[in-house]
Amino acid sequence: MIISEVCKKYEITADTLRYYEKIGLLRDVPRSQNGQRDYDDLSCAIVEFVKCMRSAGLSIESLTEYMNLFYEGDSTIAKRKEVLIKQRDLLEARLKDEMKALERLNYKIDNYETFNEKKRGN
Amino acid sequence: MIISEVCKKYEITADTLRYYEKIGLLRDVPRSQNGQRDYDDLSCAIVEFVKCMRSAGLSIESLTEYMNLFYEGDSTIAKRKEVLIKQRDLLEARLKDEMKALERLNYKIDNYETFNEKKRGN
DNA sequence: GCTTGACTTAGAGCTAACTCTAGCACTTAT
DNA sequence: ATAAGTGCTAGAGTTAGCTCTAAGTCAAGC
Repeated sequence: MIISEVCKKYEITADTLRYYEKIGLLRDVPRSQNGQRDYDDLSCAIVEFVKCMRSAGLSIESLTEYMNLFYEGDSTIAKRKEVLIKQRDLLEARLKDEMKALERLNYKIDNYETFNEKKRGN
Repeated sequence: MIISEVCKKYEITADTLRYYEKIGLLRDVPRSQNGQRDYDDLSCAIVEFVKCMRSAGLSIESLTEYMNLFYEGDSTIAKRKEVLIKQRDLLEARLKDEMKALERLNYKIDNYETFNEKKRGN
């Protein structure tokens, strides 16, 4: 799969894909004779995973940490799980904050209040 | 309320509070004779609101848009509501992406899979 | 009366995550 | 066989949102 196809499929720019390789988040993308990237199934699976996690706000740093362990081989499975658990916990905490803000936005929208009115759990 | 107290109360740095004023997100913070900030109830309420919305990922830009309308007065209430609705919708969309990622992280954690294994809805 | 510590400003610096530029190669359609 | 389109690299530039620095003022304690 050529880069433009991967871009379309996962809605990600070519610049970003090349950037991910430059920083080592994505490695070993196969090349055709003329030097062009030719993404295989594993590369695509990683791109898709990274896309999903990035769109949930996981940092490049945490994903690189995870992928570094992955590229090291099976001996790192326990450590990888730890990374995932840590990121899951961070994500859950963020979800909590967001849900609080969402409720508050909905309250304000339904029941418009400025900061001047008396509080009823504003 | 002096700046250090506001920092402690809302877990926000003094630099950030001053930055918010610099960019016009927060205005009209009262000063004592010697020129020090002395936050009143309205300033505190705004700080608290901004803190909550920032921790849910709303942009400074959108909050500034909202606050600009607020500082313009009551004639902007309808517009303010529009801003809130737009941000609420963006937040909901983000929550959806995050919940997808959260489920996936939980699946991976409970049922560890690398990218090499056959997919079962990985 | 001097030191310590909290406040002030303007403006520079930092980090994450891209995004763009320049300059070149290769392929494909006309 | 030439122009358009897509790919490549290295490296510079951008944006959001702080965060830090320098240089100064002021109040309180020893």
